[in-house]
Amino acid sequence: MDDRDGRQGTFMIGRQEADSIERRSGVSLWRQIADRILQAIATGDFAENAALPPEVALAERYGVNRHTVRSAISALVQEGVLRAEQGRGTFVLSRKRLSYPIGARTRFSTGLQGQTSERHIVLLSSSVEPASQRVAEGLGLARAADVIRLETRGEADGRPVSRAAGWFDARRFAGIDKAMAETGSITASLARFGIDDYLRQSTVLSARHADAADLADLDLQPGAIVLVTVAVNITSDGQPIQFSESRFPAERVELKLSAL
Amino acid sequence: MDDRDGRQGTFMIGRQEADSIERRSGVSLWRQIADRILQAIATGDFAENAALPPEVALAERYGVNRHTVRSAISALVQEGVLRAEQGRGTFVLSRKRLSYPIGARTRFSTGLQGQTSERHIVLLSSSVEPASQRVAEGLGLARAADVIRLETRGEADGRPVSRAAGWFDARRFAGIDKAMAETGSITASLARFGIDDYLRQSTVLSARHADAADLADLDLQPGAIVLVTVAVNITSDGQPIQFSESRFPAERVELKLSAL
DNA sequence: TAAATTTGTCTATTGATATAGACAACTATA
DNA sequence: TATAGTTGTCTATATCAATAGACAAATTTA
Repeated sequence: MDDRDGRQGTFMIGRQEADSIERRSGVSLWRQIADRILQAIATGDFAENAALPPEVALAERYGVNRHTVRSAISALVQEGVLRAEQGRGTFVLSRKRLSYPIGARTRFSTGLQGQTSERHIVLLSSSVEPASQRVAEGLGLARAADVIRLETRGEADGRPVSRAAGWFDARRFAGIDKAMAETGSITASLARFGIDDYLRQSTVLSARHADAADLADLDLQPGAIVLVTVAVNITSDGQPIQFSESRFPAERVELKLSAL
Repeated sequence: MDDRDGRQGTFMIGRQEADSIERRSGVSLWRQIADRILQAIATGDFAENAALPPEVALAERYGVNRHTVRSAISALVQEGVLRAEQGRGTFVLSRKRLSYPIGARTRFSTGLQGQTSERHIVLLSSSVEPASQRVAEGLGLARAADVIRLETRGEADGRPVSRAAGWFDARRFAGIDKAMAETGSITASLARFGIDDYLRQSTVLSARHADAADLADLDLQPGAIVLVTVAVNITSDGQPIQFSESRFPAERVELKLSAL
């Protein structure tokens, strides 16, 4: 909790405590405090299985009433991040953020090796639809050409860590939905169409508050933040093969941009 | 507003409107609606200078009272994003998000060319301090070796678009603060130390709610989201020269990951 | 066992958030 | 010049969020 690169040094002169909380902001104090605690856990400031400071101490740190801290804690207990035990204390259940690599050869499973004991992709649904403008542009297709859309969720140790939609040229990749259902892997599915290597051509990254769909898809609580990537994958000779939009829960995932 | 890749198609069956709003979430309805409007502007769903739908229409779309919509709008008027004119309507002032490129040769000014008419970096302060653990690791220095810290803000067309802290080995780069103050450019400052090319070695990306410091530094409203990058720059022969942590306002900036 | 520490529950009060309705003020248009 | 459409202001009411204090219940420590 004390290695945040000198926030308390040169720069804190004449400024409020960095841990302080915004009132009348439209975001309730308990939600802000819950976010701070999540942040502290994600960055390792509160170790896994360790006890949180007692409620009175947290209340003092954030400058709020004990009951307000209790609201924050009870929200996190509800989310399964903390466990409170009467008389003993409140304990951290959840782990640090996963570090999800993004680079020229971004692959789901290989990138998370060593960080989780188990990970897999679930195919939620597939459909054929006319390409929207941005999909058509990304794939270099005519405006309303048919594309196959695969909706997937990535899970690690039983918790959702990504939610993605991928679009493929329907003529070239007819049947990729079945391949995906059978193999559980985009890479393996593309291999069936003779593509044994592909590269990340472009990635655009943004962040926003989770909307209703994100909350349901990623098992988040209202107010959570999602990282959004929009990307195009190409073959080694430059043909675009996949357009994708992925959403990651910011409280559980960070993106590590690796050499391309 | 209708090109969001088929949210309304296959996937909307049995689900609430995607635009719907979460109640009792700890985030007030007006703040959620303000976020949606910002999002819609940033993605181009509401064109610049165009009129927003009238308040009663927005209230119906989001399923809230007209007064709640008015709270959201008045917050955005306060932020300078919208302008309301009695009897006429409410109009969009602000532009789409800047697309900030990140790649092997990430440079501030060159990357934003064409998107803004004016951009520059302001040196806010500099100091010498012992390296924190993560800075020492990033730069390959001993744990408490002296490092120079430069605090900077990037501005485009008068609006803050980034806030960064950069750390440099104090022995090797003594005087880089003066160089930075004179040139207003990291690249030019490093050139004075014989470094005419440098590369991005690693970037780790995350997102979180803005804290009190972010609000002040980036001129944001409470509840805003910041993208955070932690990066190491190296010379072409692999020596680490700069460790940095940058924060970007998610409502004004997206990150474009380019080929390295 | 007694005391100290910590979480859990209850009551009460205040201020912010959200809904509801009515009407004024201003603008554009038929 | 009416009329319709839009933003601005006011009153009233109900619910949520936050503070305050007291004490119960469970656990750990002296």
